[in-house]
Amino acid sequence: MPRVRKRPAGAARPDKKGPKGKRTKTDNQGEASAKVENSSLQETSASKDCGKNLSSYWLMKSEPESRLEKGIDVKFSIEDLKAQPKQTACWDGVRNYQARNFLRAMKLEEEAFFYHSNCREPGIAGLMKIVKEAYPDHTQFEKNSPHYDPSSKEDNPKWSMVDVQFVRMMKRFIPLAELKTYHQAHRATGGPLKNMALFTRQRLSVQPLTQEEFDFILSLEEKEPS
DNA sequence: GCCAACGTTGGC
DNA sequence: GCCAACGTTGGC
Repeated sequence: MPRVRKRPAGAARPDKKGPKGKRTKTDNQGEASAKVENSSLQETSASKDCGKNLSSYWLMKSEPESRLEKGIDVKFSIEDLKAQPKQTACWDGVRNYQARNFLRAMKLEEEAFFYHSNCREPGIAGLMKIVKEAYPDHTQFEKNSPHYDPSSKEDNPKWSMVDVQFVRMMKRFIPLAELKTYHQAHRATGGPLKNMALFTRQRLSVQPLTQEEFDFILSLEEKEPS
């Protein structure tokens, strides 16, 4: 899913990379279905926590290798994030309703895995955190952006983004292939990755992780690559 | 570069 | 509202 891409954050300077984003547009229907999914995934934990202290975990995809979209390079790797001022960037370019609704559900300080997609070695590269909650993605109004959406109006923006800040690299890169091996094994044994969205919602560029999924993936850092 | 998965579009 | 055509995602 997506994919996403981003740019620098903050306030004033957009950069030029576009995140991955994707495209899309639709509307109501997309919104409705996205909502449903979101609620099934997130409200469960919300209701448990009664709205307090609830913490969610996320996985966000970005392409670490150069690729031109409308003549603009959408590359944005974790190294690129690390190189930004304050190691912070806005995650622009998400153009899928379901992914957008997850962006809108993100809360300050929640943690997200930075996933490298569409590249030589796909997988989880590091950790970042949400430092600004959802606000309008300006690239939807920029004609030259690969993620321009002529159907979106300034007074009612369709697409959102959040700001993320680099936290750390994974102690070792966790390849997609390794996660997939666990996912498959866990489907049989009922282990923590049995329903991981990376495999069950293939094209979703912004996705939630359960506490169990998040903890299990962190535990892999300490293990030898399998 | 191929192509499966899957979201979106648009005719009807 | 169905569904075939189409476009994109993203692994391999």
